[in-house]
Amino acid sequence: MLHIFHDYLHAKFPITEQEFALIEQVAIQRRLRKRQYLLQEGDVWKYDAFVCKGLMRTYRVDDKGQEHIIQFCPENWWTGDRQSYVTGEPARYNIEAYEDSEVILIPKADFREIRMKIPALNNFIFDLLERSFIALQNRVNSNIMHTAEEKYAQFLKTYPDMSNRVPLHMIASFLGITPETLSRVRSHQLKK
Amino acid sequence: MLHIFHDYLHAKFPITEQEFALIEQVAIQRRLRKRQYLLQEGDVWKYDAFVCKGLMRTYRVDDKGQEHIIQFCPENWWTGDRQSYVTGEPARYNIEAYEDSEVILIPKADFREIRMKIPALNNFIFDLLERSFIALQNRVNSNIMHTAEEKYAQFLKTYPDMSNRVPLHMIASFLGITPETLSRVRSHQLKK
DNA sequence: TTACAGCCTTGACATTTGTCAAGGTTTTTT
DNA sequence: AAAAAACCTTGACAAATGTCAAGGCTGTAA
Repeated sequence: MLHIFHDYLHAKFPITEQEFALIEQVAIQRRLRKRQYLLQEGDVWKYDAFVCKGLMRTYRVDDKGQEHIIQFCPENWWTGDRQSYVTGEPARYNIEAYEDSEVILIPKADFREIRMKIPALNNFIFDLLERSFIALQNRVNSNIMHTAEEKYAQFLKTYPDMSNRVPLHMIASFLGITPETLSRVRSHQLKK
Repeated sequence: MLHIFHDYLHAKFPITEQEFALIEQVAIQRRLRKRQYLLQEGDVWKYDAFVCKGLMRTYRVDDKGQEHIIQFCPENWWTGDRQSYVTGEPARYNIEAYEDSEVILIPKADFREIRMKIPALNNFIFDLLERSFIALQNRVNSNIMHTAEEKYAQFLKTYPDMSNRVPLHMIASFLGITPETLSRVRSHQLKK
């Protein structure tokens, strides 16, 4: 599992083997079966998590018991609850494996130390956060200026492979529409 | 104008006068009258911008000519188009002064250099980005799980002073609803 | 195999939100 | 002061989306 992370980092910025060893020392490897949880609402999230394999979903449950998916996280992406991570508050999100997965966890304090020792890593993480920010902003955009149909079309364009990996009702949840509406939007698009 | 930025930074993290002088050397001070633009769609955004005074709005225009407000930025906040900044693409957003404003611009290349020279600044900017990310994520949340009425209630809670500074139709635009819907939501809330 | 659970679709109907048009008020400009 | 523009509200109606219920399909478990 670690070699995937190793290759990923090497592809992203120059990192020596000595530097990678620092990460290796503190990395926690975790295998998750489908439906196992990485984080449950109420717990405090204290890691940086890299998904080597599989697919995680982050969701939240509202007062009516409805699930709302905030993020899909496939292999080679990072996941976690940044709000809980930063503030120390209990998480409002659940993170669950939707496929059998392999995840590397790096405890917050360790990761901070290592980032300070490896400036290139620190810069990379900064870039990553910047890109996540941009992605989120585009999503807000999509939410406030598009109809259900346009949002779905944009989803397909932005995450083309995701549509094969998760059921439609989860895509609906991610988009903030009901499964019925998504179903109708789709049958409408077919007619074109 | 610079002293406001000076005080802001001092309040946020320890910074020496020598360090601040580095920033001062490259800082561009700009005064904007209401309705003047800081950025226009199509231009490339190359600054980090701190608002000392006033209020900026970032918005986008869709195919039908409709404006959609992405961000309000009052004094003591940072603004800009991060997508254009990071990728070098032409901006899709407009940034306009909604009140007479004073803004400090720091060119991207200079800011990067200074951040590398002042680790505490770099860490602070990282924290800031992290918090912006969290705020955006909460907004996505609100968008996908709430009705117009709930979104407005949450807006009032999250940005209590903003409701006194901008007209209602701009709040509607920010929330992704029509002014008429907002008006009805408000009259409905009064009845409670 | 049978039974079951999860998933997707469809129809009928309710609710929410958008659109268009009008009017009144306030603010800004001339 | 007068005129114009911006802003907010309201009504009537249309369109989009949600809710509820039913049914069929598919893959998995017993």
